[in-house]
Amino acid sequence: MNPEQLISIKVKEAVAFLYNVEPDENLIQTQATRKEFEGDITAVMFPLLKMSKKSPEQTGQEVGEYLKSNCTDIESYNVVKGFLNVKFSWEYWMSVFVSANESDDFGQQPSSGKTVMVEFSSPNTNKPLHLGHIRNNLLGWSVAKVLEANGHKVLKVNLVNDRGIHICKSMIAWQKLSDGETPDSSGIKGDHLVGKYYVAFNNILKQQKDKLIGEGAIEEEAEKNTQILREAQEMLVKWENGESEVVDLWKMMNSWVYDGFDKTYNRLGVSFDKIYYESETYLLGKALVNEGLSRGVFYKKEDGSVWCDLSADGLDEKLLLRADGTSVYMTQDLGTAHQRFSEFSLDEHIYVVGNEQNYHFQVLKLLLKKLGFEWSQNIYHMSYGMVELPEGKMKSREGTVVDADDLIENMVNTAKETSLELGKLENMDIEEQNNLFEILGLGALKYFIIKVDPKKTMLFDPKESIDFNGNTGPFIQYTHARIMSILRKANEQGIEQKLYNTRLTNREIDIIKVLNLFPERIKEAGREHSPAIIANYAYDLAKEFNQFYHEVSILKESDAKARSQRLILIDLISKVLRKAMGILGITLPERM
RNA sequence: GGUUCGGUAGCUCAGUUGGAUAGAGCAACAGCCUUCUAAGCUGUGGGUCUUGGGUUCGAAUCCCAACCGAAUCACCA
Repeated sequence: MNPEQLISIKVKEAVAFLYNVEPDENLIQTQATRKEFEGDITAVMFPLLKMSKKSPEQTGQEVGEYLKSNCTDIESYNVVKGFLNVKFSWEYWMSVFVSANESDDFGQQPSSGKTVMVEFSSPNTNKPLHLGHIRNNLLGWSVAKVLEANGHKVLKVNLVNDRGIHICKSMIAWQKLSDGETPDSSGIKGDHLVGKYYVAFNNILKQQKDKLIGEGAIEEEAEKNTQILREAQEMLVKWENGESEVVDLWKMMNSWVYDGFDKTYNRLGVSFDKIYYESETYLLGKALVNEGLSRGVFYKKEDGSVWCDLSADGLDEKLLLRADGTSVYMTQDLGTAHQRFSEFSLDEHIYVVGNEQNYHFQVLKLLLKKLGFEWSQNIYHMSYGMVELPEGKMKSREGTVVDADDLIENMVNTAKETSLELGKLENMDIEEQNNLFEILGLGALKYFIIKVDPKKTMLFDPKESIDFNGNTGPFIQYTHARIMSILRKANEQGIEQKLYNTRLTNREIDIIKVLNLFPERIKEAGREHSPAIIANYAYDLAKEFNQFYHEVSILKESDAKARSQRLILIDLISKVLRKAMGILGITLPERM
């Protein structure tokens, strides 16, 4: 049993015994004792005063005395103001240690029987991935891992936005300017090549627009009237009609993009159980809208367009079908949600999508509810904040986006430079070294992004991101490498590793307390949908180990039993670090 | 204007169901490598937790109001 739970139960008992009242659950308040006081768990006395009718100090004394004499695990207590600090015996902490050590996958929660779908990434196929996508991918991936650690079955899915006017823009520009350029002929990664033509399109568009404005056109009208945009729109119509010339070009260019994306996903360590394509799902949802129409949930305007009036819910009117009967973004999302809940028995469906779409998801849930789908309440929009740069927001038009591939490359290079400078890798062959640089560079990047609370807007300062000291991924990786180094030496020297139930030092107990928090942190991360909780936990544990490392010697400990036991302890720390960082998609090296 | 989310040290961020003197890292300064990896450890300085009310034994945390910032309120996705 957890120490806090144990104290809660005992305090409740004490109150019933001492004051003859059955206390309400929420009057029993416990917390970890602050470092500056003696003790492990603190019970707050103030809420109990009504029952004890005594001063906080006296109540604390009486309850403390009861605990000490009625619970063998409790060694001592002290009362400061209204706080009863309880100290457990080292034997108690030893039993916590033993049971954590006996678990073959400490922290992992038993199967919940629940299935959760997590949709993330969802890129457009007209340009390469950037820093914003990286945050999305890392959050999606890690929240899926968090849910798995909570015992849920998780389906990771990606909905690729492979159709629409933006794709046609790249296609038109390629037709006009490329001279048949391909990724093979140019040596450019497929997604970057297509992105290049998307940029080219926008340049032409701007030229034509400026020309029209120069000729006296109004700002808003000018863009619509450019020749190149008209061509793109015509192309979209041809695509929807299935004209083979356009469809073939579309398939070819999309395949380039997918090749490029696959490389980036691979390097990020991200994968999916199922990939949906909008070209295959964009017609879904119309039937639902018609059903809503016939049931009077939606209504039709004179021009034939279909709407839902959400003003009673404090929102606006929402368009669901255009006058020409074609669908909009919301229509598809209604359809895909319905499809997924029908296809799989989902207990929860998480959409990892930026906070600019909060309104969209608010409306989506509401519409599904109005259509009578109970499961709409199982939709969760994991809304995350934008990534900003020191100079402000990223804007693709102004070329201030940070490209995902460039960023990863830079991080890996920095890891390489730093590692070579420190020169600890003499005995490692080149292949192994390169593998390590990859692990370190990506570890730094992933940790830097995941440690921030998802819902907050975060600042990405390149200078800070390549700092490998302090609260960073490489710090935790380094801690792990240190532990593994000690364990390696112990094995080489044939030093025994065994739990002897020999007396624990205070520092060791501190570590066990932190280890013991791990399962609770996993549950919390699941409840909050926040991998950041796991990241910060791993940092706390690593820090705790490093202090221990500097304070005591492990291999040179003269007491053989204490030494043997310490090796088990640090082995457990390394396991927990691997588990925690594994949830974040970060690999911990054996050496660095 | 409506809705949603933020505002904590110079900077980047933690801060559990309200609890004790609000914590880390970076940056600055001062120490620690003949001893298990110094990508580490120890110490110093740095705060009207945006502001003003309220709730109570107690508020960074809950409520109300104001201020500042972000996103959104498309027949784009």
